[in-house]
Amino acid sequence: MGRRKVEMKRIEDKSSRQVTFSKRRSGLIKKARQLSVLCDVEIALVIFSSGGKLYEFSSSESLARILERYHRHCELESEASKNVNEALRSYTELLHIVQSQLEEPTVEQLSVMEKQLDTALLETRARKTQLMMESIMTLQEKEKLLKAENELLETEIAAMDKNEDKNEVVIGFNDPKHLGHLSQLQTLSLLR
Amino acid sequence: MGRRKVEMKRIEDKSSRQVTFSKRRSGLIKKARQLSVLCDVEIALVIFSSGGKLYEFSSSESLARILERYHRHCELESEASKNVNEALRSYTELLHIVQSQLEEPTVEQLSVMEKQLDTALLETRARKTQLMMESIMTLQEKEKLLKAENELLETEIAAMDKNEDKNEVVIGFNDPKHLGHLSQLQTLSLLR
DNA sequence: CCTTCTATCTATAATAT
DNA sequence: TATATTATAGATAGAAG
Repeated sequence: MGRRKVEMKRIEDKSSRQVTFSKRRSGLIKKARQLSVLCDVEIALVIFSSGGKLYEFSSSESLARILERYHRHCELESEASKNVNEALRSYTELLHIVQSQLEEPTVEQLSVMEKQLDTALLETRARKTQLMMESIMTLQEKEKLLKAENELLETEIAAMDKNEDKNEVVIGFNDPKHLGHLSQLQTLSLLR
Repeated sequence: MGRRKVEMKRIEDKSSRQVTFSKRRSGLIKKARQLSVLCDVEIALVIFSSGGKLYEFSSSESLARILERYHRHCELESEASKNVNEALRSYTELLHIVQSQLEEPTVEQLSVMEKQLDTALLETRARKTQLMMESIMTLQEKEKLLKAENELLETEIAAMDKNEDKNEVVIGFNDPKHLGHLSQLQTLSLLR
């Protein structure tokens, strides 16, 4: 998108590399912002220049929050794939055993295999359920904490509002010269 | 860059929002890759679709490494701001000492005190607000993840139920007695 | 949901200031 | 080094399959 096509490899000339970095960096961040707005998605973008300077963009107020979410996501994924892999492994092992030992599987052997598979399945499901339950418990706990915190804050705010009048009276009473400053003090006490 | 200019706001039509997300997402990742190659810089890009699906790009082999670097960077920054805060604190202490030694505070001293109180109050409130916001965001986050996980589970279960019949036929062919167990067996083999 | 096709819009390389 | 200009490469919206 310039006067000529550009090869996709490191720009050797330091100066023009710097210029390109500056231009394309802002372009990239702009694009990221557009995507997050247009499609209502969360985006985190981190860029380290070769000089070690940090440039960042995040769709929400906190990049760290998105990165946390990323970590959580990865953990869940690896957890899930671990379960699947285990189930697959035992299934495969069982099949090998059965196939190597049998010309024709007997009813009993099939039955054993079924039981084992059944167990594996139940375990997998239990693990998933557990993960979900843990999430839910955490969620509920946080909700409680949040409510408590809210109440506390409201109480505090109410208390602050009540105390405004006293301060105004006390200072204004002793020295009328302070009136000019009182407005600041009052404003202060009004800041929620 | 299309048939017409697009307003920079959330695309309301779900279908076209999805299409745009798909197109622009790949465009953004492509741009990120180009920037990292052309200018030899480290880039980490994380995108969460509204459905909770993760898309990512990183210039180096490990996104986690870049994020670690990011965290280190932030820690250094917060270290610096900590120093500033400490300086502020000692300044405040000094003021307290001075004020406690004076019989009658001067207008100027009161004024300074007011400002400091103001700052302290604002900081405290901002901190509380921040804490609340963080809690809320986390809560919402978990809700999203939970929903996504639920959907996944439901999909899996639905798929499991669907596929039962096939296996029943195969195994049931040899021994009809096993029908009762087959449903579980098949469910297992469906585990990804 | 993916591709392909283009008309159009956007980003930017080269250049100048 | 930053900003502005301009020609061109590149991205993509909309439509169709």
